[in-house]
Amino acid sequence: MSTYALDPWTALGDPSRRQIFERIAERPRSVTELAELLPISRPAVSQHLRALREANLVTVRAVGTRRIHQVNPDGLRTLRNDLDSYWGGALANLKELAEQETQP
Amino acid sequence: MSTYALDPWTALGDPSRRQIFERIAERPRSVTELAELLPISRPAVSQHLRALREANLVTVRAVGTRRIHQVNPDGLRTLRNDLDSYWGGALANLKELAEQETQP
DNA sequence: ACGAACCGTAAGTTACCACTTACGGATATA
DNA sequence: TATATCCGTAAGTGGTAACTTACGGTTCGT
Repeated sequence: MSTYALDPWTALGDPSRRQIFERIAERPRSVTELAELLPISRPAVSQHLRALREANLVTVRAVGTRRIHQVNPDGLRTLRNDLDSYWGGALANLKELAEQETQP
Repeated sequence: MSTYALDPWTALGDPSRRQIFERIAERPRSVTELAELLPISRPAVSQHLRALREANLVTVRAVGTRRIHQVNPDGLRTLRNDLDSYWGGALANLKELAEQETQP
């Protein structure tokens, strides 16, 4: 276990990290492959992958000298739960607004 | 329409902004009320609210001298769509992994 | 009309973090 | 064994953005 787990929202808050994550979501990819797709260096990708790993958004498996990264459902579950609670507030607002309009 | 719309992922990437958004999701609140709930100054809250507005995550309505902010479903829809596409990749990974295990 | 409450923006500072280069370890290939 | 590929981390730097204080505008109450 890592000493400090990063928040998945904060992790995906960075544009480069979001690009990396989107590529991984398409299919599992190696570090070098990701670096070739992005306008940043390979070490930068490595550092971003570490953040995504600490946020439980990706997992790794070693295949030869390459490290294949793929999406981890754990972090996605956290995001979905948070998002659902946000939706609760949004719907409550719309409901209240509708009631005010129908009965002023 | 604003000249430049901020990405909702980037907007919620900031911890303070996420706290503000969570409070608004509970119920619509004024700027001063939000500032009292957070460890930052009122102008800071104002700046964060602007970012959330540009990301289509909140809307405002003036009530007297106060500006009441509430959740905007538009930004939430974007987040949900992105999240769903991420889930697609995650499920595909799990499926492929299961197939490899059952038929090596 | 006057003070108070509520708020947005401008300006300036500081801390952080995204990025680079440099280096070394691990594994496959010849 | 030697070489190449793939990768992580350390160290250092620059830019940015999150915050503060200061100021001025708008609306409500008296």
